[in-house]
Amino acid sequence: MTGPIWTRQAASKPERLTLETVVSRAVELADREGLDAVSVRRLAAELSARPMSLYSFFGRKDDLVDLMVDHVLGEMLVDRIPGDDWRSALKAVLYRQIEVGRRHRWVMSVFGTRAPIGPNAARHAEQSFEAIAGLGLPPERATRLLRAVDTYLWGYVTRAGQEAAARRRDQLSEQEWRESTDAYLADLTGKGDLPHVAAAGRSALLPGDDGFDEGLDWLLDGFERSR
Amino acid sequence: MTGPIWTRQAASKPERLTLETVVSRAVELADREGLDAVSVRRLAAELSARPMSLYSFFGRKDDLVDLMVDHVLGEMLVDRIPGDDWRSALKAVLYRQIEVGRRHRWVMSVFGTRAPIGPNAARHAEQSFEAIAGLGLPPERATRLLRAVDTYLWGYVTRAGQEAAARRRDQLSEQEWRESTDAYLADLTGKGDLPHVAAAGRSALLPGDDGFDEGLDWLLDGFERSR
DNA sequence: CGCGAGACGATACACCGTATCGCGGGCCGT
DNA sequence: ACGGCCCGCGATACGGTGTATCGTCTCGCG
Repeated sequence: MTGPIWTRQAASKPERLTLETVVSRAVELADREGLDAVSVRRLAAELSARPMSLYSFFGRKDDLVDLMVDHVLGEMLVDRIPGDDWRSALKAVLYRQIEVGRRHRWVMSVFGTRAPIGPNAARHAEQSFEAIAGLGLPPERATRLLRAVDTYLWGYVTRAGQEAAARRRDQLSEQEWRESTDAYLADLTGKGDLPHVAAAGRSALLPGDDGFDEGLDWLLDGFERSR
Repeated sequence: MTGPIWTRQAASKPERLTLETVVSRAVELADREGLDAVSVRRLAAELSARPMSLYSFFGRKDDLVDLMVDHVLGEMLVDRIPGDDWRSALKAVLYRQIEVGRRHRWVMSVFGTRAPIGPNAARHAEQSFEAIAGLGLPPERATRLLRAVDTYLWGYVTRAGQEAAARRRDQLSEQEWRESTDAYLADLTGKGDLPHVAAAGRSALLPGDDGFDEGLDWLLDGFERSR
């Protein structure tokens, strides 16, 4: 508390921390270096704050992760639901979900360990209901449809991210990863058992990025036929 | 190295550690107290071994988790695939998968972060192909069917486990959890936006355990119709 | 102007994964 | 049969983690 005012002011100007900024910086950090990089100390340093100060925003580290997940679910909200047929409306919501999921792969690693019931999770659910409102289903049936679609979608996002996550973990280039897994799979199927897997190739074990639409259409067709 | 032989023998009888026992004890521990409880030190203590000794079985802790996952996938193998129609054969495989998944909920929390391509993952994939062999599909098409089914199944297991995982994390009884979430959801939908979510109730956000078969049947019906 | 309460954050603790390296036992050469 | 080397095991140590505790400092009020 010494020296001319402006000096003090400049030094103490770090602009009062907000929950919003804490969470979004945490999300950025997780995107950039993985969820493991998000430690209380590290995040505090990134925000020029003291570690324990962050605990005024959340009770335990794990709660921060809940907040981060809801933040991502917030990004999954669409601005406008197209007014065409219910299928393309629903797909607009789903594609947005996938696109955002791809940008925040770490979400998949914690999605199984917590219930996503935050405000943005609810808003996002609301949008899904809106998308299929044109079908005029009773709420109970609409719920069952969306549940199945949601199940399929999260399975897809999770499975699709596995390969990239594994590659990142082992710090392999795409080519290195492919070569090493190809060699391994060749070895695995070499003994002659596993004939179907051998015939199907690597995509039997590693789903990859394709095929979302095909399965979704089967699901929706099946639903429609069941009416 | 002193005293009568039998004494020495009895004292040094801890029966040479095996990879198999290390992994299955780790799985037990994770089942019992959650994946976080599986630390190298803790596991070593459980096995009356020294922490660093375990590193002769795996290069890094994370590899142990891979082994644990493959161990669980091994449990998912069925003894016999029923020879009836392809649908019930496939369902036999899937039900087993769900049942085992329910017993090892921690798997979902790491499923997104690694590629399940271990030997048991391959064997399990092989069984899935066998189950639908009766359809006589070309490998490429069989792969796409199984990919969609697998996607749906993993999404289901993950989503279904969320509620239990969250409850466990907060150490709430089933009733306490239900009461607190009900109160929260009532508050959330009280403002009047989110009308669909309000109408659908808690199952709009928390899928719960039901509805696997319904969605699966839609998926399979849709596939069948696409032939 | 003095004091009490409250929040803030420095410190400390128990635990984590694992790199390092000293020691001891087993094996090989003579 | 014995000496010496080498290699592998595991104790120790390091740099991290989450967070409980509690002293200190600030601000608002009487």
